[in-house]
Amino acid sequence: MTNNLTDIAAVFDALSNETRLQIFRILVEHSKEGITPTEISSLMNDFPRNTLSFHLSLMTNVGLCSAQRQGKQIFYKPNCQQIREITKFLLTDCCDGGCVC
Amino acid sequence: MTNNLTDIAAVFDALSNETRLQIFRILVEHSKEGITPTEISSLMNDFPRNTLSFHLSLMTNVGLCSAQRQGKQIFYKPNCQQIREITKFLLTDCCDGGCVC
DNA sequence: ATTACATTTCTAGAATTGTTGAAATGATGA
DNA sequence: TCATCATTTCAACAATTCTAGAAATGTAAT
Repeated sequence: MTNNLTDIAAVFDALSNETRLQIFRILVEHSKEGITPTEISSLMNDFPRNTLSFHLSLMTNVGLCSAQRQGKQIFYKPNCQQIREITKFLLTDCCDGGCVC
Repeated sequence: MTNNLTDIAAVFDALSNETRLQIFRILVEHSKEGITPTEISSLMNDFPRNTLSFHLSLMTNVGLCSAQRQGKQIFYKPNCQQIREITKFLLTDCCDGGCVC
């Protein structure tokens, strides 16, 4: 019974963790070229790669980023469309709607 | 050791739960007058009030809404400033920044 | 004072999440 | 084929979160 609210909650959940927020920042900073887990790990003080992988796949599952293999490596990029989507959810429900800001 | 990223993660966490997203919607829809837990519960098919209280205080703690007692009742309102704050976080980091949207 | 109503706090159990070592998979070059 | 590097999956445990019954608190009317 997956409705829209469920999906949106999942995206917020992916953003609700400080580690993933760090990853998110790094992804956005490297959105042009994409960035590999190994590079992300380095930038995060050698954060454990299996844990990183766990977070990256969670973020990918909710559509917050996408992965593309290139030889041995996998390049991750943020999915700006999804980011805009949830921004819209917040704005539409709040400041664009009947909300008294 | 509370930094900015911690706070932002907490707000996203408050939005990461379907029940709270439902509450959030109702709050926004009644932002002009405010709304009481009892009313919210009614609108949510008589959702248990103690559980509702738990969610409301969580949301209040992260600054997503505010409460004001008026006699027997407590009126809750969304905090649009906070909503705008996290919207800004998403936009600044993504579509306003170096992100290739 | 007592009653009634609105809301919150306390408590404990069930479910979910985050973490990491170890093993597995995928891709490349020697 | 073998060795190596990049990444993911598996398994198990600790920590956190959600839930709701029961008790407590706050407010007002009688």
